[in-house]
Amino acid sequence: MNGLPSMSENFGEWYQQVILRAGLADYGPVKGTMIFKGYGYTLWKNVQKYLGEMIEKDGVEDVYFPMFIPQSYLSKEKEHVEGFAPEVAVVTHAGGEKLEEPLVIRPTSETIMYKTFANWIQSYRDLPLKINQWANVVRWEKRTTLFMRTSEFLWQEGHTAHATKESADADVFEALHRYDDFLRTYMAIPSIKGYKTSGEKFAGADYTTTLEVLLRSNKALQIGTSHQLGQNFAKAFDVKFVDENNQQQYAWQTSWGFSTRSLGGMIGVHGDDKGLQLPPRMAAVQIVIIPIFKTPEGAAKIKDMADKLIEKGKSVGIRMQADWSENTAGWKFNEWELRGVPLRIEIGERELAEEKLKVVRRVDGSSVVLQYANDIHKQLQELLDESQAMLFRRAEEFLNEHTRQVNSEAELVQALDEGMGFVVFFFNDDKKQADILQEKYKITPRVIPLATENEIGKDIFTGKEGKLTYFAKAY
RNA sequence: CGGGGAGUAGUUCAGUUGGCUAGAACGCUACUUUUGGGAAGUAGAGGUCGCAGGUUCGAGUCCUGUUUCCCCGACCA
Repeated sequence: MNGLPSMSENFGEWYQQVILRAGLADYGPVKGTMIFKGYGYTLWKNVQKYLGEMIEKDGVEDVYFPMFIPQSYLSKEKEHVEGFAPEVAVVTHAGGEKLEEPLVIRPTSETIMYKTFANWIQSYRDLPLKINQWANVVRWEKRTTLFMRTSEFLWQEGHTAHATKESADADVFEALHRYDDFLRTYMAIPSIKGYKTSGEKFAGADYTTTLEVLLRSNKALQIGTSHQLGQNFAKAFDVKFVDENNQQQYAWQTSWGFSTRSLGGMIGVHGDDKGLQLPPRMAAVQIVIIPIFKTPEGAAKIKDMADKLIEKGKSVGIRMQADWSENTAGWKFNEWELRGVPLRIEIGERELAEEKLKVVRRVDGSSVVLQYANDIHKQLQELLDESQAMLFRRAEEFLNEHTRQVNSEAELVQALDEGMGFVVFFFNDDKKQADILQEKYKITPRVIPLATENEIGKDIFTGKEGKLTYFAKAY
């Protein structure tokens, strides 16, 4: 074995070690900070590329706002400041002097952006306004985990302003579905889309939507969120416009974000005891070539073949590399499995002689032998696509097998005992009852799915009207 | 932020009641033999013992502070 802790027995240890050993990241010197190494940062670059393309295609313009926010800005929206005050980092000194007004390092950019929106927006003709920025934000978390919760993290935050509530609502769901599309298509992650309960919504929002994912630790992780901010911020920051009837109106606003936490989700959803498992569309290296040779002449021939494959791969958009390190073949097999590369090609004397390639899938360890031919890359691409689909299917099965609807507290207890991750029941969105459930079973309300939004049933505790709500332990 | 554990070579760790020049394994470097599931030999390099202060003739070891990581809890996008 590779010396990794077992994922099923000790997820926390496994998670940390797989990240460090696969070379995704290191710890930074300041509490809760992390260093993205090349192998890990490439994953984020792929998020920026693919999700970025989707956002731009929907007519959202990329911008960049400063990271320093005057403290007074943050205080303007009451719920917002109460929500974020405990976790902001504040700059009090700069240039060797104490600052007149302390500067908050952005925990999110609503306040600084909307102060500016007030100037940008005058007429209904200026709406809708849709912007996005890729940035780092800082939230001083008490308990941190690589990728999933770090003091400083990277994300994109989209912000839009609209003339009507309906237009803003539509944008909230457009963003949510875009995230879902990205998660499915690129990260091979199935999620539960829906609303946050009132106790879990964004500070300052009318309502918050979310995508909840189930990790293999059986804990839920929120990946991506989209908020209807109503006119709350517009009123606080005076974002007003004149409508068609020459009436002053407050704008309706939304914000939505997707962060490096998603990479933690990807690791936690697809990994196994052998290590990481990267979906082909996200992987920095999609195919690794392991040469196996006995003589320098053999090595040279294999190198010719490998170079050609890699070169051609580059031209058709398959990310390949060969491992010519002096480690033994067995060592390399284990190493690249730990690093999560979707496909491995073994080229030895046998393959050379028969003009074949042995291709091994990371997803299930199975192998196929391909005849070396002109359309070899097409076949490789098909294998990559297959792996991508298989990962999604596997994750979906896991999600289904670990989700159960219950109709009483006894059933709930039983479901948790039997290893369910999500327990689903009619719930009245009562804060007190949620607190009791957290106290007794460590579960919190994660999401009210869009899919069953209109089903009304009796809350299994109070008998009041409630909606189907997913509960789970949160990561 | 509360409770617990830890920080000594790149990594994992040993280091006894304070005592001589701080150790091992793996990894790393060079050479040789190897390469189809984590190879072997020989030689070598590598340490301000997390950081700061204190006690002492003498501190990896004792004391104080501080910082980082892990686990549990509280808080939370």
